[in-house]
Amino acid sequence: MAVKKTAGSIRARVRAEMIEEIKAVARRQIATEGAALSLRAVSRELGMVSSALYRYFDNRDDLLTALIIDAYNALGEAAESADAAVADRSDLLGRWRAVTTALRAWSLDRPHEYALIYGSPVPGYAAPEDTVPPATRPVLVLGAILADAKAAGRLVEADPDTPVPDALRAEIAGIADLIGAGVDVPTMARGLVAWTQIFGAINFELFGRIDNTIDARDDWFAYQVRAMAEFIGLRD
Amino acid sequence: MAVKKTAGSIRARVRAEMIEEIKAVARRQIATEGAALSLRAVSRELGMVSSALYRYFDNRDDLLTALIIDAYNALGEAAESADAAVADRSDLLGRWRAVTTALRAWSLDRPHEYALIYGSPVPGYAAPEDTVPPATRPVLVLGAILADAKAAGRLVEADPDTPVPDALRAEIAGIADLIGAGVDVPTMARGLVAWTQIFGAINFELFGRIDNTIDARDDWFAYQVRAMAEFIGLRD
DNA sequence: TGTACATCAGTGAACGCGCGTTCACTGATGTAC
DNA sequence: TGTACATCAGTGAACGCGCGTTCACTGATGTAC
Repeated sequence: MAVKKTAGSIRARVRAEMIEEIKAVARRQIATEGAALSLRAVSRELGMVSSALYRYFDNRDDLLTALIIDAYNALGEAAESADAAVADRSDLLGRWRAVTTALRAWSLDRPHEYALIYGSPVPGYAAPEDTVPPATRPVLVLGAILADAKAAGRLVEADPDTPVPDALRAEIAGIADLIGAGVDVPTMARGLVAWTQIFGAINFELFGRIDNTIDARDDWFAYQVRAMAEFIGLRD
Repeated sequence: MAVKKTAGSIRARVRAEMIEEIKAVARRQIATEGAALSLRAVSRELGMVSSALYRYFDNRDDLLTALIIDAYNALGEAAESADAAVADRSDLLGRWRAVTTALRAWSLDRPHEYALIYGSPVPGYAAPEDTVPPATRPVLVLGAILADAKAAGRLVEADPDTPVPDALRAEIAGIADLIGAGVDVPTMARGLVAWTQIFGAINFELFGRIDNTIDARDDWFAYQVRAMAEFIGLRD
């Protein structure tokens, strides 16, 4: 749907390259213009006529969707490889730090791609279902860390008398199953709270909420990461 | 600058009303169209010619700025009056809950106004300095609660061995002074972490990150509010 | 192996649209004497 | 109190612009026999 298919072999390869080039240009334009992606501007930069893009994408939203899926995948991969790069798999705090730091680094590097997936919804654009699997990719890494930490007994027992209404409890249990953590509800809930905090921190930094207020940004982010590790109950 | 001034009295009143009407229409359009505010669309809905708007605002950005300032003020007022409505001033947890709940309610009610101030930056728009004071208004309420909690001894002592680098420490102390809390650095830091989490939660909910995942949204938000109160060390 | 035909990428013109902003203007409303 | 003048709100035409999308077309590249 997003990308038209071709049978041939050489042609197919050229076509695939062209698609990548279009997306690369579009990405770069989004970096300077924000989400207001213009097909004409993209085609202009590619030195072709605007209608030629319709050989590759059905319409503007289709190109946007492709960019969004790519962004999710890139972010997910950044998180995954940051996690994988921690040699000592039992260093759960180190993994948490590595993953969250990678999320932030990726986002600071490509603020507009970040905005595309975690910013305000683009008016008139509705994300199709193809975006769902890539979108869950980053959070799977969180799930893995939580599960390993739980299994290794590296999580302090969560306060058992924090009330969790039944409906919410069921949904959180569902998330625990889905992202493969399989951890208990209080742990999963705390993990999600922490995850939300981390993205809140990235949001604030990227969207200017701490401009002229906090300049020691690396330190501030590190502080928040550590605070959330503590909140989850992650022990050294 | 944002709004042209007039000396007269009756005329001035009519003018002020007109300005309010323009902003009201613009707000309503933002609610359906997103940040892509169109002067022509606003003027059309008002039944006047587009150039007439230039009697009231220098240009499009000027109108946007006015909307942004109004939004900050409205959100700030919502937070302030939610806090003030808690009769028992020593019920710090209750005040925290009231304020955060008010922030969320306001945002859910006006998602596009929320996006205007806490969402992705509008491409090509740079917020002028007039927006700074209104923007700090909501966070002042947090400062007041923290200060009162600290003074009443209702905060558990923060872990003293969490490292806070000097530069960051100084900036956080500066924030504590600025928002009138005057609390110690670890407390202020935790307060900001919690504040960031709350806005992260509102962001996630508003921008669709928990769609098809968590339906028990009131409960989930309440859980997060409670979790952050615990994190700050707010005791009943 | 060579030829006829189908597929495909890219062209160029056109459609219909909406936008922000400027400018000279007309009347109505206020102000000063 | 009445008149002359200045201020102001709103008009209507125009500027120059960019946009997404459609459509009939031209060549070049691949495929089937």
